[in-house]
Amino acid sequence: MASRPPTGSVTIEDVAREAGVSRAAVSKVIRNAYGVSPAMKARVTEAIEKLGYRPSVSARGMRGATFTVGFEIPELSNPFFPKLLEGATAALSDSPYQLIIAPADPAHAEGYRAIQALVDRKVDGVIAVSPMVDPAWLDALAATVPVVMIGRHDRLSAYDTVVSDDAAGAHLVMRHLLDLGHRDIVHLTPESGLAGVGSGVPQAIRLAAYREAMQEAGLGDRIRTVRAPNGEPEARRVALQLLAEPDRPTAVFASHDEPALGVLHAVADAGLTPAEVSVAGYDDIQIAAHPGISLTTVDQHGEAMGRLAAELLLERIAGRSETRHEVVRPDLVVRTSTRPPRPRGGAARLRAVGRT
Amino acid sequence: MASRPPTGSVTIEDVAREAGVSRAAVSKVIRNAYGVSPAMKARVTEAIEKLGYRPSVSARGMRGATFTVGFEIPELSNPFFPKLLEGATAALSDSPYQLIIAPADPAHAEGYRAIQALVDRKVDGVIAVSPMVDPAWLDALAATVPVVMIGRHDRLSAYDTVVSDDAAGAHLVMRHLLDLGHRDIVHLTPESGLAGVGSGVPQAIRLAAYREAMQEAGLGDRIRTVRAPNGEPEARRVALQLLAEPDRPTAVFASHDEPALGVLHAVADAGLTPAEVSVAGYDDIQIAAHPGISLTTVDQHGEAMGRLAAELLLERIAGRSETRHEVVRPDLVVRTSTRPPRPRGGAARLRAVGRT
DNA sequence: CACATGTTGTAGACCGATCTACAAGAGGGC
DNA sequence: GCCCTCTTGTAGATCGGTCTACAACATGTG
Repeated sequence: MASRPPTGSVTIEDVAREAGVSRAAVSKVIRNAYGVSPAMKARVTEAIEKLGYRPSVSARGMRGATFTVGFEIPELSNPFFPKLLEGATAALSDSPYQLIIAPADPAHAEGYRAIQALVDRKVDGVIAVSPMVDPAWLDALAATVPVVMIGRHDRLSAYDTVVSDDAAGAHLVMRHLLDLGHRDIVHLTPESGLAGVGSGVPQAIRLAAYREAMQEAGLGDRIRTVRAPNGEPEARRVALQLLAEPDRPTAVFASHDEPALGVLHAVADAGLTPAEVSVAGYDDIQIAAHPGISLTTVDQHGEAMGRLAAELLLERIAGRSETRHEVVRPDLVVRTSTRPPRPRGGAARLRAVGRT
Repeated sequence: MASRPPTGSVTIEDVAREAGVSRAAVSKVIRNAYGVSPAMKARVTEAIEKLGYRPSVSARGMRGATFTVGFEIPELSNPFFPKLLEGATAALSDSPYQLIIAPADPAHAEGYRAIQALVDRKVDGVIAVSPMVDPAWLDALAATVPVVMIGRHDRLSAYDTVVSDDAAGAHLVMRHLLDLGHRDIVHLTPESGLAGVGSGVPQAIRLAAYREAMQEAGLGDRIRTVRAPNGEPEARRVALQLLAEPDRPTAVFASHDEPALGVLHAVADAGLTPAEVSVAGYDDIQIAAHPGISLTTVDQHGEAMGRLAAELLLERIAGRSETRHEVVRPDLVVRTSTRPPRPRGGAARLRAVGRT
């Protein structure tokens, strides 16, 4: 159990009185600062224990550090994000820093409010994930407080970044599908393909890699992307329409696992199986390994990314001034949702042949 | 985009100077306090806008409110918890309160550290989920700061509670399984069954309800509980052993969806299907609805619970002093992971008959 | 008109830490 | 023995808000 029921009203003053020293002395002890004799440290520590003293983070924040790291996260329903959080939690667990998470309220502007809320609370550093936050805005922020951004590919920022090599990951998927023999491969993405803040975002990179892989395979004329907003149900709906078309694709590569689950759902809805329509995702969320799902996907090593982000942040807090950009290499995880394409009979087949 | 890149260095003093009023006046305006003329409010608001002023939460915390609500959560990998968070986020989204989440570090004591961290940060109220936190400790805490606990059945606490009617939910599952014709129903639980802090915890209530339902059905001698720590892989391992026994059960009722997924996994591993071994869970996490899983489970209405908890907390912050205990009624969601038991041949069958 | 009442704004103490500047004492070197 | 440096501890300013007490002024009342 915790040391004692939290009283909340013991101040540094009380500790100083109890130990017979000055406030400044107590302050030094709790900050592990220079200039404390072992004897004094012992007396102060004892007084702290005895009184159950806990320093007020608010008061600390007025002058010094809060020993708090803020983690902004765009949504919680997507199981990929908790992976990042777990990595960060682990990296911070034996540091003096406490992690607090601010979820971006979907009802408000993407991420700004949550990040601001963290900064308002004087966190010593910020890890942010929301992909659509303006890099320029983050740059300005990074001048004030250490910032690590996860998942943006910008390399000229003032903030550190941790990204997966999304191009490599998407190419892994495409090579796998092409090797299986697929030619009609549709890419499902939330991405509009327009430039702007969105460029540099993972799904934009994956989209570009998909196009590139198709071109390289001589399938430039079969490039087809379908847009679907995030979320399993949305992807399911869109995929259902797609599968109802006479010349439906033989494989769907979704930019994330969540929509990939939606596609699998739609495949089942349509009375089909991955033997007819292969499905690949991206993220390797835990459920992807379940035999009922068995989704071929790309392991981004989210936990490692979260850990890395936290480590970079601690370095920054400790004083590093050069910007660092870390890239994590993803791995393909082949499961049974991708299989060789099966020749289809009738009109669809003829049309496909005619088009070649 | 957000109003402007965060400067961070504009204080209430600057705003006061800009608007030509006192600090106290600005303070009143930003707190929406009594005694402000419309004219002054306009001038101050304008100055705030112009300078991009944001009040320091640290400074506020030294005397007044921080407009922050803390949410302690035991783990993030279990998708049920994000549901709670989403409900709370929604309930707070048009309040002046910001939600921050403190994850319990699995490496440290269950929940205490995270809750303390929130209190240290002077949150205006705490929502806590970690089931194993000592109620007495929470009671002491509740004397200092408003506390709402989710998922404990204690009714004599000083803190408010929001719980699902776990007994009713478990009975729904059991009635369903019994109606299907199952008699050999094993309950999979992380619960030790010992008294102490653990009593009053959801899985303890569900376990008790399982026992009760078996007794009532005249199956008291077939009561069998199997312990497995939280997590899909652990449950899978335990279930695999269970299924290898000659007189394996015809149905497994897991205390949560995550272990239920593990059981389904094990069923597949063993070359079986839910036609041989039915599986039921509890929580109705999103993936349960997927056709590849199709898990019969109990919808706890996690989002509603999170919303309710936030609402109770806001009431407390607003001044309510009587304790409230809210119970949410769960609903059974029948899917295809539960089916009527199929008669088995040979030894297992005979043994079952002999035992009756 | 004198006086109570209500409204609007201000001055200044206060919250609980950190941080800077400095004093007192202990050793060390010449 | 004297000066210099290093160590240890303290006093007091400071951070940026909120809160209390009160002043100034307008308004209503007998």
